[in-house]
Amino acid sequence: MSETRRLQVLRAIVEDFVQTREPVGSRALVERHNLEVSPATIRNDMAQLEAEGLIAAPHTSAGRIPTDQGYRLFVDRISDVRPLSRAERRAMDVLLENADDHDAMLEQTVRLLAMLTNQVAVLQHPQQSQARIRHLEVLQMSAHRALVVVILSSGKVEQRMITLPEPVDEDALHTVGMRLLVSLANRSASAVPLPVEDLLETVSPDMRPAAALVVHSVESILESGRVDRIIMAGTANLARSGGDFGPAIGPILEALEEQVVLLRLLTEMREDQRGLAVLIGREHQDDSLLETSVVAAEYGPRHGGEGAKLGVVGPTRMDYTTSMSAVRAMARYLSRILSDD
Amino acid sequence: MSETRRLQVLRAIVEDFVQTREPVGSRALVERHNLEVSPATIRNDMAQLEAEGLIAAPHTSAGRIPTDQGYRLFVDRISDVRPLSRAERRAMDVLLENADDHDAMLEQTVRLLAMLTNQVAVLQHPQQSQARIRHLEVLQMSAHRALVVVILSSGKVEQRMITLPEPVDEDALHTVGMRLLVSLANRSASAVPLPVEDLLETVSPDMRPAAALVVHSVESILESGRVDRIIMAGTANLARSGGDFGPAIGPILEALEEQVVLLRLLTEMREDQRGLAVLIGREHQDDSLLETSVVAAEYGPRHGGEGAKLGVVGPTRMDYTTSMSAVRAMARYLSRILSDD
DNA sequence: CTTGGCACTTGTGCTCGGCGAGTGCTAACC
DNA sequence: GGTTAGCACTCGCCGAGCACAAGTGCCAAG
Repeated sequence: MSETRRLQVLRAIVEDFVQTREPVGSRALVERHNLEVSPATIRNDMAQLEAEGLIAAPHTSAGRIPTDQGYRLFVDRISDVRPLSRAERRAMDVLLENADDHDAMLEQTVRLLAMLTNQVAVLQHPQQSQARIRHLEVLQMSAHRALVVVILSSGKVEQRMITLPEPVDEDALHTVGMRLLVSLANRSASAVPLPVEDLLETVSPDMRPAAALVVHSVESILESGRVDRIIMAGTANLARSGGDFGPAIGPILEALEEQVVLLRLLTEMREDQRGLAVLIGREHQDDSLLETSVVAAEYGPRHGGEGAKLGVVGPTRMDYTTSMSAVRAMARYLSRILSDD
Repeated sequence: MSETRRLQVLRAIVEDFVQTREPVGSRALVERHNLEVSPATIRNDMAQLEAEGLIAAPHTSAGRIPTDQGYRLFVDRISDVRPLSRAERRAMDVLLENADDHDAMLEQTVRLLAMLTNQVAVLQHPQQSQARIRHLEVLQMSAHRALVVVILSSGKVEQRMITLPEPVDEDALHTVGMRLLVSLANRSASAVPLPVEDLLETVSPDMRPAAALVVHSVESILESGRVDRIIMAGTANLARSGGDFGPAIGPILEALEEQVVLLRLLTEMREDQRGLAVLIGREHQDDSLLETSVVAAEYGPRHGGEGAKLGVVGPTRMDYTTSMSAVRAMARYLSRILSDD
């Protein structure tokens, strides 16, 4: 009973089950994959695989399905990550080239990933923590309202609306902005909290209340760089995938909308030597994401840097090969684009 | 057989059916709503309602369910739009006051609407077509990349990345931005296409290629104000609502993600005298949104102005009273906030 | 116009038996 | 020792049959 054939059987079971969604039996196995042995032999192998906890039988007289550990072994040792096809590469180029701004490009990326994998795709906004203040602009919108706009070195533009206690002159406000910019330029999130007192000394006394508000918005902007946000696409795939989850789709949609659970998962995941992180079924502890797996990879301008990730979320019985390939390709592609900036 | 009682019966049928999701029979009707007549009488009324096409019986011996026309009558003549409860108003205040910027506030709004109605909430981004250019900033990001940031009078900040044909000096680039700003300030979408030739004359000849790129990004930004985008929340409610749609949830999610269908619907909908637009089931022609209704209302700083809408999407058998109340309240609230700007 | 009575229709839930797919085991085979 | 054929056994699935409950339509009386 050779070790290599047992792995071959496991691989075949995973592949068939992913495709048909039905427990796979010994006969079907020898027919579909031309193994050169008889069903009885396969049954022996399957018995051992079951003893090792890699596959399981839902009912006494049904075929076998992979367990979480089975998928794990498959992902770690059997599956190969293949490069994208030419058509897929072209799709990347085409879709990303008509992306207007920073955010639009990320959105296109995640959409494309969802299409490639037929899965829910998620993307963590890049961390801004080491982004520096590039420019600051204070604009008066109405008598009591002003807009604080901060442009970060990463190219991200953030804004905050502030409500002024009393009307101020537009030019004076602008001047405050310029003064503060001089002091604040090149600060990053690590500079929070800002030395408010010192900063206020640079502006005329009557503008200090307004200036304080501006400084606080800047702080809030710098801090927001630490908090991640997630963009998502392809939720329809949850339902389309043939009722894979059945009625359990509700909690999953909720968890995805909530973002918190997912963010924690993404940050906790560690990549293997291939640059891919895979979390299978119960390997995580979240009841709301039962029966779901996550395939993710880091991306970003600096290699292995800030730990922003993108990936896909799907049923444990998902096509790991395709997902892993697509996720890794998108991560690399996106990293390359971001490095050009 | 009084006319008013027939309407009363229709209302009772709609209310019961919305709540129980099951066809409602004559006996249950007299019990739950204390109508002072016998089931037989109700049966006569129901027979006539059925003749008028307002209700239907799914099977010979089942209760009745409202037809689309039944819902229509209910919405138009029977239902009353009640103001929000105090708790709901407080939720609005609380949730919206910790919204950082413009976009975050819209996002909070749509989330809140989804929570209030237990439905999918959608919100059309406000039209920027009459927004004017408030500020223009050109920043160099790397040797070949620059960022064009435009701040509009509406408080929205848009950005575009441009790739320069050849490296340019940072200060020169900044100067170009300032020059163009002088000429472009207060232009709005109606100014597209911009007089590129004239504009380029204001900058030094060697900077004209770069300036042309900047002008084109500005055009693109102004034009993007015409294209609507939609933000959405509460898709989990689609599934949670007790499998209301059954397996048909897939196409609906797709249609919602696609946004195109929904945008068309929203723009085509016309408000009634209450300031609400309701589209019920087959009243629209989209196969993908079969069995779904939309309740929407316009919002925006100027009253009846640009026609941006917000609303909810749900099964035809939804709680119209609650939805209509919540949608109208949110529209008014949001309009008030936006008017303050 | 309302009401009670009654025959009729029909979806639903339940049990039961046959069928098919698949297994585990044993004994023979190479 | 690994492989194979044969065979008894186990269940899940499916369709038929049946009783039941809910609800209707209609009629005749109040």
